[in-house]
Amino acid sequence: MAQQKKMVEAITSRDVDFAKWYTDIVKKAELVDYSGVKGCMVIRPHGYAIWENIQKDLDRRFKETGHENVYMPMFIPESLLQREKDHVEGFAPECAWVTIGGSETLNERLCIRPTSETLFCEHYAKIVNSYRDLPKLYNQWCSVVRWEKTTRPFLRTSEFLWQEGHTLHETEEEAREETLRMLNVYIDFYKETLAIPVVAGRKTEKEKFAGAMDTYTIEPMMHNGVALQGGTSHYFGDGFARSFDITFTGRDNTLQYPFQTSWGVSTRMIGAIIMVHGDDDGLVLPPKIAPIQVAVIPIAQKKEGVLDQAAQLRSRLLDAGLRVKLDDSDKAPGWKFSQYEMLGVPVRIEIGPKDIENNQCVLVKRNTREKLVVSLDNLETAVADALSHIHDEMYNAALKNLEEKTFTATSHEEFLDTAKNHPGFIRAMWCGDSACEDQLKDETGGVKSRCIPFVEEHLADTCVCCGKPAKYMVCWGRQY
RNA sequence: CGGGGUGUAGCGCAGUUGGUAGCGCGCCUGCUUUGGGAGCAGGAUGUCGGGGGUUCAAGUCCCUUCACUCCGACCA
Repeated sequence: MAQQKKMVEAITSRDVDFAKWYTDIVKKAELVDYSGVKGCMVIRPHGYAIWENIQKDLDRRFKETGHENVYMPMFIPESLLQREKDHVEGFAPECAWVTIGGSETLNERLCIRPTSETLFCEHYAKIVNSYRDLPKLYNQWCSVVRWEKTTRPFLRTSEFLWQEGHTLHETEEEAREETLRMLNVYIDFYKETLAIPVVAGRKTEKEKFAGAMDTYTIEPMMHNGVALQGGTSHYFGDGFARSFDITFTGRDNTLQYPFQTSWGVSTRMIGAIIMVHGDDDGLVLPPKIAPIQVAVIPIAQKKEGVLDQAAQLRSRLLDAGLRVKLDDSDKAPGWKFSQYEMLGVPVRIEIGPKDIENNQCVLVKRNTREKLVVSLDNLETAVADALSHIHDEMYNAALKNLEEKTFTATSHEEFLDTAKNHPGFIRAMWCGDSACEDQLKDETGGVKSRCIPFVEEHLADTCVCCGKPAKYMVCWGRQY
């Protein structure tokens, strides 16, 4: 009874209060701490290690597709930011400014980068002269600052970590290819590394990035049916190039403007991992990015030989290339079980006197809590198999949730009814007029167009809002 | 930026008509324990978010400010 009470108190139930459950996890899984600066968070070792693993995996994918890393300044002079009209209008409301350096008031105030398009453009204008200089395939890992009104750990913070790719191309076709190539890198990464399925598509005019011609997005669905913009890839045309006077001499010896893209994902992904996979016992981490993949818990560890055996298992698993933690602290085993479940560790190995006698250990999967008795002879393969199955099971569970919470509406009435009664995505036809987007958002209290999916279906002939002929199938939903 | 809530020990909280600071967990020491958040004994820990005011006296009343959090509007 007393034990049960403690378990219940540990964390708010996901189905009772999703928002509170989220903040409970973020704190109890030791991912972040709040800082003294509004909207900024301390990313603690367990949270930062997840980010490092994400970086490693993505960075490899970027390099494989030919990109190079660079670093731009964190300050943008106001005049530079203003060179592109739509861009500055989009970001002005959330810029933080530096006006004093040392004791001197600056002649021109400096914006702390909310994104670095302008800096890349300024640099590209200097270094690109000929078609032979193209393409430029640059990426940077950095933090950016956006002065948000309301903040939540990982989902929306004043400062966040991200990567931003910025590329320049000789032709429109090449730039458009790059835009979709990088979106596909994100889609693959979400599936193969984060075990998260996404709806991918193009943003409507109303939802696209400030200054972009086309914005593509991936939209994972959280367990409660709410969407999170999980990553974007933009095609800029030659608009920025014209504003920033980036030119090159083409193959035909004429002066031309290059075509540009940008794409990014941020620490917000960690929020998605929490909200897609987590449960009432805490975090559930995809094995590929878990800072600890295997927790070895000795049972009756003061008994002769137990710790020795546990240490041997640890070093065997380390040798197999896994991230392993042996917890030989004098906490009770039950405490350790709960602790590593809270941290989301995918696999737990229990090793006690009975196991040693039988040349075995107990393997427990975090996602299903399945217990397997494993012969010590097969330790490495058993753990590797478990990790690989866990990844697949997590992906399939998330996919099932996405499918179960995706609805179709063919009439206005049906749309409003679904929006009101069924959290999730709604697939419905749209005429292309942003007035209908506004109306649906007002009527539903926040359901917006997520994207026009790459895979469209002809669900009806008319717009779900105004009844005029439909042009697109749109995926609609609420978002974080 | 609008509406609500919360700030008291590391964490979670109690604190009555104003009267000199408490509980649980955790932490430290020792012994016993160990297959789902161990037990006993002893011990340490406070600018009551900050500033101002009322009062003989303020965690408590008043003013002000800051932070966090939830719900909206804006965004990756």
